[in-house]
Amino acid sequence: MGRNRSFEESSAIDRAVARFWTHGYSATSIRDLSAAMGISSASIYNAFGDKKRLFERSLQQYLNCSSRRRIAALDEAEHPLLALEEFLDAIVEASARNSDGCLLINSAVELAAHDDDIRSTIAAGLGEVEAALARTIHRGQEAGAIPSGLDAATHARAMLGCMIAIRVMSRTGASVDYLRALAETQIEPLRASRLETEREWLQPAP
Amino acid sequence: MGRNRSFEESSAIDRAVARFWTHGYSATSIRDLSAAMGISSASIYNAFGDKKRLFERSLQQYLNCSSRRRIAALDEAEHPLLALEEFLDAIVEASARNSDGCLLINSAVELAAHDDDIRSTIAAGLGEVEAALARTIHRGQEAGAIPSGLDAATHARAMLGCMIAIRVMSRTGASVDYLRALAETQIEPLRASRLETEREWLQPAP
DNA sequence: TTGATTTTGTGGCGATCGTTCAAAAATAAC
DNA sequence: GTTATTTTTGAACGATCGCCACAAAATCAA
Repeated sequence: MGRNRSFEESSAIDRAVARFWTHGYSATSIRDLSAAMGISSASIYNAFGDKKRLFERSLQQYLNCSSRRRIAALDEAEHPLLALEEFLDAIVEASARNSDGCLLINSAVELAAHDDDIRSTIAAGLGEVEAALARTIHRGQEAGAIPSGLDAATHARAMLGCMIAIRVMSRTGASVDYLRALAETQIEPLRASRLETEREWLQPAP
Repeated sequence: MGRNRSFEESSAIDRAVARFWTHGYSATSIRDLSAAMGISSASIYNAFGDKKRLFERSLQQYLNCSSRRRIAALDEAEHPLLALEEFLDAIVEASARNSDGCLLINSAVELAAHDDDIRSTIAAGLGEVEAALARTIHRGQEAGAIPSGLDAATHARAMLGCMIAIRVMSRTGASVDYLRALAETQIEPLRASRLETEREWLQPAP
């Protein structure tokens, strides 16, 4: 009973995500959102509460669609090392298409220091990615594709850091070659080379 | 001839830097700046032009005081490897004191995509740091403290990336241990170990 | 001291901010 | 068709935004 929604909630939030993503929270007004989402500001308030609540919904949508899709790709991949390479490659190529960076990272820089709710959401989101990276590295080690001598947690942390660096440098206008080099430097030690097996053979020596 | 300034320009900008640093550009109003700098908004406009010009001055001041001081520490250090360790340590400890991050990086995320002037300033500032890191790595290689086999430019880029990651993760509330681990992972391959020399000895073999 | 010049505080400009409200439009249950 | 309920629209609300005009206060050359 009552009038039906003239918009689909999920796709309206998608448009809000796009706007927050490119312009950030403070530089996006309700009127901007109204124009981007194609609905009046009153409808926004009726459907989503206020600006901050809409932003939190947008963050959740970003996590579910962008972030967790990459996590699923890692977990479902048959070849862990290849999946890790593709993980960073995908981020480099996304950064090549536009310089919007990552909504989680942009929001971390802009808001996390002043809003505990948003900070914990972002920390959890990045934590999920790091955990997935660690799982994938571990799988690669079990499969023999990644040197078993290195610490999975350490390299997962470093890879997350590399992702952050790529996203931020992309915002400064860094070239695709630059970003690709950042990724390659991070991936390289994960590749089990002939040299690596020799290193492991040497390791036990005092 | 004419009335004298009641404030010191440089220290007034220092206070503007602090405000922009913690709250960003958009979330800092002229009235905020007026309160933080201890001068009226009319004096701000008289002395600095408008908000954007004041921000650019603040960025320059940050570069001259914060960024270039770390560069000087790298270039003047007697022991390059130690200087690189201290470079990342200093950033970790600064991030432990507060979660403000780095003004260059915060501004890159918030503004660089929408303002060419600011983007080029930030890109140049980060470029200076990366170049100093590369110089220092190279010096360390000449001194025999850093393995000569690795590429200085590659590791300088990665270290800059690590700095970015530390600054961003600090904003999400990451622990000091976490940040220290990020730094350690980046420094470790620069240390010439017994193992390293053996690796170099093995390298020429096909 | 006088006059020229600069800075300062006050107050307010028009615009935009996040938000809300009354009325109109639309729908489901009766 | 009526009623109850929900969403939509359009116009505003008070607050704050970046910015500036104005005049008083302060300074120094002449």
